[in-house]
Amino acid sequence: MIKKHDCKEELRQVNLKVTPARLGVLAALESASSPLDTGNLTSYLSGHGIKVDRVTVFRIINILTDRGLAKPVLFDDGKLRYDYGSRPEHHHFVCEKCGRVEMVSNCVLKPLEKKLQKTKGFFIRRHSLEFFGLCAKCLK
Amino acid sequence: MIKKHDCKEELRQVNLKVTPARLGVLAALESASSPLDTGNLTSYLSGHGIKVDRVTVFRIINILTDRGLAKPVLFDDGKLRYDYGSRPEHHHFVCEKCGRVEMVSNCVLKPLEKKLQKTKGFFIRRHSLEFFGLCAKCLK
DNA sequence: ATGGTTGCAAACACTTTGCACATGA
DNA sequence: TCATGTGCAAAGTGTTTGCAACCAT
Repeated sequence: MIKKHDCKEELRQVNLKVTPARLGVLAALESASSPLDTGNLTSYLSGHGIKVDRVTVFRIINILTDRGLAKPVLFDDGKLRYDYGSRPEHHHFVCEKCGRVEMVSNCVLKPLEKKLQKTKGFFIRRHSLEFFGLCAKCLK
Repeated sequence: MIKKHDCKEELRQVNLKVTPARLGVLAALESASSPLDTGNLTSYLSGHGIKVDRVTVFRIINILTDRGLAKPVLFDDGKLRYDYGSRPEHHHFVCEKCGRVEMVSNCVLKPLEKKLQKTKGFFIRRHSLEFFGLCAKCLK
């Protein structure tokens, strides 16, 4: 029987030792429906009986980002949040009133990127795209 | 004879008093070809003989942003930069090697935004979009 | 055993706040 | 004059660093 996401295995594959804190961070990212900041992660861990220092959370999230297991997302507040690394490419809609975050998957930028590559010579590695506004509930 | 951008007038139009520091910040933003952070602004001011405290620069840039005279831009380093407010809508390409920033004007997101509005009920006020990669020079 | 990991204290960078003084309208 | 703007000191966040102790392999 094969688990869909084996966090231990993920860690080993990128040469990281398996520790409770790292497993916890991966689990948190995987289960979250929207990106988490380091505060969220710390609470998640302590809520699951894993006691870690803030500093360790920063170190873990940084190394996971380096190794591609987490992806940084920047919203308008300037605070870094992190997304589970192996989700398909997507962007976010953030409700400015209730803070709700929804994933947006249809990305229509490939053609534009190709055009920029041709006309300006840019080699585009990636882009960041987030939408801000009001969600259906807050609109009422 | 009409000046293209009269900073004093811009300030008055949004009910702000005209002060040397504010004029300097507006001039800096207007003349810059890429967004500036508060450090850049402070240097620009002192370089032009206008002596201001960091704190004042923060206050000025915040109020200009409130009133729409400046626009905040967030790159991947998480540091806030600011763009001159009354430029036409555009996004940026950031070279990850040399740090060069170029404006990208062709935005193709309107149709996607409309679709999201219809299917999900989001009222989208704005979006952030930046591209990251290597510029033509750094590619060689 | 030993090199990678963590906790703790401290340092850092960026931004905001409080209050008294200064200045533009 | 008087509301607004500014300087200075201090506090608040989010993040990184140094070092000794700890633990996964």
